[in-house]
Amino acid sequence: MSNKPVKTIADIARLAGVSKSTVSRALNDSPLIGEETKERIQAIARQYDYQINAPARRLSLKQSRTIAFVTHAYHKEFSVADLFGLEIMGGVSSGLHANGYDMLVIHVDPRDAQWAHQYLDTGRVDGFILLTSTRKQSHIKTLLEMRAPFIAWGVPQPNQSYPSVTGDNFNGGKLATEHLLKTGREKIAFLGGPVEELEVQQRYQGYELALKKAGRDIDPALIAYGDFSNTSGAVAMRKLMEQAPDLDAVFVNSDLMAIAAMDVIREVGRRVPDNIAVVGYDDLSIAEHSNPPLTTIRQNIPMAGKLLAQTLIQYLETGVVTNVSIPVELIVRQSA
Amino acid sequence: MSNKPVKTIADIARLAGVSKSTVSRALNDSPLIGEETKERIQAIARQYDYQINAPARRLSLKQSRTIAFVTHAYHKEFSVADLFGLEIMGGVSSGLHANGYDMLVIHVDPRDAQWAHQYLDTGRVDGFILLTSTRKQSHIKTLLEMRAPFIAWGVPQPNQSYPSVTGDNFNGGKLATEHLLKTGREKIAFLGGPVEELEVQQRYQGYELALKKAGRDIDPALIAYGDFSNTSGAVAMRKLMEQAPDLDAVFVNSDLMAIAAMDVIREVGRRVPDNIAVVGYDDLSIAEHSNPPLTTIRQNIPMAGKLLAQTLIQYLETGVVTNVSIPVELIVRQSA
DNA sequence: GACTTAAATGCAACCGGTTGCAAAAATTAC
DNA sequence: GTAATTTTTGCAACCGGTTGCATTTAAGTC
Repeated sequence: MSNKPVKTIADIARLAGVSKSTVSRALNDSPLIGEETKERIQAIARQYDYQINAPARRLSLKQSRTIAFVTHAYHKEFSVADLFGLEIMGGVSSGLHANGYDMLVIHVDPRDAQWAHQYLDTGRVDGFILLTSTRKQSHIKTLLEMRAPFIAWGVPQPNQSYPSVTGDNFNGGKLATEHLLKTGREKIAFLGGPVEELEVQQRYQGYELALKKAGRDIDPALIAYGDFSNTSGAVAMRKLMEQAPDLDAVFVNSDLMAIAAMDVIREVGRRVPDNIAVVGYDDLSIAEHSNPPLTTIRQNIPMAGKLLAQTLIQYLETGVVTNVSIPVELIVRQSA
Repeated sequence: MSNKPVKTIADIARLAGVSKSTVSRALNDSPLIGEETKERIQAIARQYDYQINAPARRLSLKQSRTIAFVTHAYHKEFSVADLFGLEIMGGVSSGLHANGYDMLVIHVDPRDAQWAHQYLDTGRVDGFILLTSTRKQSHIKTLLEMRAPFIAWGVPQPNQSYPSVTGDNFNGGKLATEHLLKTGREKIAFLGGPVEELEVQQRYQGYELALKKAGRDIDPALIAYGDFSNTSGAVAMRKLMEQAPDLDAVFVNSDLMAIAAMDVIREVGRRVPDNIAVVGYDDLSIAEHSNPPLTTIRQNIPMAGKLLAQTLIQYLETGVVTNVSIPVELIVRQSA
C-alpha cells in the first residue's frame, strides 16, 4: 500500500496554508480564487499527484459521473447476438473515460418498468446508453416519460426529442447496392432488419434509389426482413431463395445475418460470390474471418461508441439535444 | 422526475420513529438490532422501495464496491484480438452485478507503472481483474508489489499467491488430442500459445499424455508456438507445414489462431478437415461461424467471467486466496 | 426489591468533498 | 486618510451513509 502524504484536499490546504474551500475552488478553476493562489495550489496538487475522491465528490454534487450501458437480462450472457453491442461498448467506454465518466454495465429486465428509477433516484448513474434491441422503442418511451437523460443508437422517431447517434443508413444502402450493380449483378435482393426500424427503412431507400438510378425495377419478391440476428437471417434467406430462385446478389442488413445467409446459400449447393454475391452491414470483427470474408458496409463502431459518449455528456451538461450521423464506408472483401 | 417520499435512511428513521443509526444497522442486518425492530424497518424500506445512496455508502465505508476490468490503452479500441476478453466481460459484469459490485472498464497504459495507484488510492475501485495479455506477468508483478487486490485469468505462477480462475488446460489438451486420435489422425501437430505461459504448458502435457497413451512418439517438428493472435497463428501454421508436410491434424491453442491456420491451410491448396483436421480452443462465438465451423475446446466463458467476479469478491471480503479451475468440454463441429 | 449484566437504541463524529454567506484584504473613490 | 467597493478567502453546514461509545431498557441474580 502506498502512503502518499497528500490524499485529500485538507492535506493540500495545510501545505498551501489556505482553507479547504479555497483548495476545492482552486482545483475546480473557480473565478473566485486569485490567479496566483490558484496556480500555487494546482502546482502542489500536481506535485503530489493528488487524485480526487470520487465518492465524496459525487455525494456532494449529487451526481455520479457514471453512465449506464444498458443490456438485457433475458440474454443472460453476452453472446454472438450481442457482438455489435460488445464492440461498441469498447468505444463508449473509452469515450466516457476521456471525459471523466465511468461506464456501468447494467442488465435490465424488460418486464420491470421501474428499472431506470432505481439507478437515477439513488444517484448511481446520470444517464443511459441504449443500443439496438427489440425493446429499444419501449425503453425510449419509458425514459422519455420519466424525463431520464439518455442517448440511443439509431435514427430517432421524428416526433421524439432525444440525442442519438446513427450511421448514414441511406448511404449505406446506396453504396452496397451500387457495388453489386457495378459488379454486374442482375437480381439484387434486400434482406433487412425489422421493417419498423427507421434505419432499416433508410437503408431500403438507399437500395431503391441505387436501383432506380440504374434503371431497374423493384421486385417485391426480392425483399425480406429479419431481426438482425443470425437465425433470422437464415430464415429470411431461405424465403428469398424460394421467392426468387434466380437471385444473384443480396444486400443484408447485418453481418450476423449475412454470415448465416451465406451458410444457407452453401447448404443449398450454391456458391458465394460466384452464384450469389453477399454484402453485409456493420463490419464486425468477425466479418473478415467469415467464409468467404465478407464484403460489408463499415459503420465505424469505435467512433460510434465515442460519439455516443460525447453526445450524451454534452446533453447532460448543456441540455443540447443533437442527433449525430456518422459516415459509412464500403469494405470490399470476397463475398461480393 | 419521480418524487419518492423516502430517499434516505433519515426518512425511514422518521417513519419508524427510530434513529438513523438504527435504520442503518437494521438494513445491514446487524445483530445489534432487535428482531422485531429490524423487521419493521426492513418492511418500511421494502414498502417505499428504498435504494441506498451508493456514493454516500462508499464514502463512509471508504470502499467503492467497484472492480476495474483492465484493458490496454495500446489497443485503442476493442478488436477481434480482444474477442476473448470481450466475451468474458459479459460474465464478469453479471457476476459482479449479482454481488452488488460495479464494473469499471479501465484502459491502462503499460508504460505507466503508477496506473493502479490512481484507482486504488482514491477509492475508485477495490480491485482489478486481469486477463490474458502479453503484459499480464508484468502487471501481476506490479500489483503484487503494491499489495493491490486483484484476480487473474490463467494459471498462477507456483511461487506467487493471488486468486485466479483458469480452465482445465491439461484436460483440454488431452480431450482435443484424443478426439484427433479417435478420428484416425496419424501426425497430430501442437500449435501453442506463448511457451512461457503455464496454461500452454499444461495443454501441451495433455497433448503429450494422450499421444503416449496411444503409443505414439512426440515429434518436435510437429510443435510450434504463437501468441494467441490470429496473425501469429498463420505464421506458426506455415512453419508447421514446412517442418512436417505430411501432418494431418493440428491442435491449436486458440480459436483465433485456429481460424487463421485454416485460412493458411486452404491457401496452400489443402482442405479442412479432409487433409488436415483442426481443433481450436476457447469456443468463441465466432467458432461456429468459421469456415468450416470449428471443432474446439469450450472454456465456459460466461461461467469463467462469473467465477472471476465471485472469487475476487470473496478474496476482498475474506482475504481467502482461491485458485479455481473450471471444466472444459469438447465441441465437435466440422473442422475435425 | 436492589444490583449486576446483557441487549437494544441513540448521539455525534466522521468519510472528503462543495458552497452560501460572512469576514478579511486589497482597490478605488473622494 | 477614510469610506465605499470589489476581490479573496475562510467558516461551517451539508450531501447520506457508518460506527465507537454512551445511554436506556430489559432480563437475570441473590
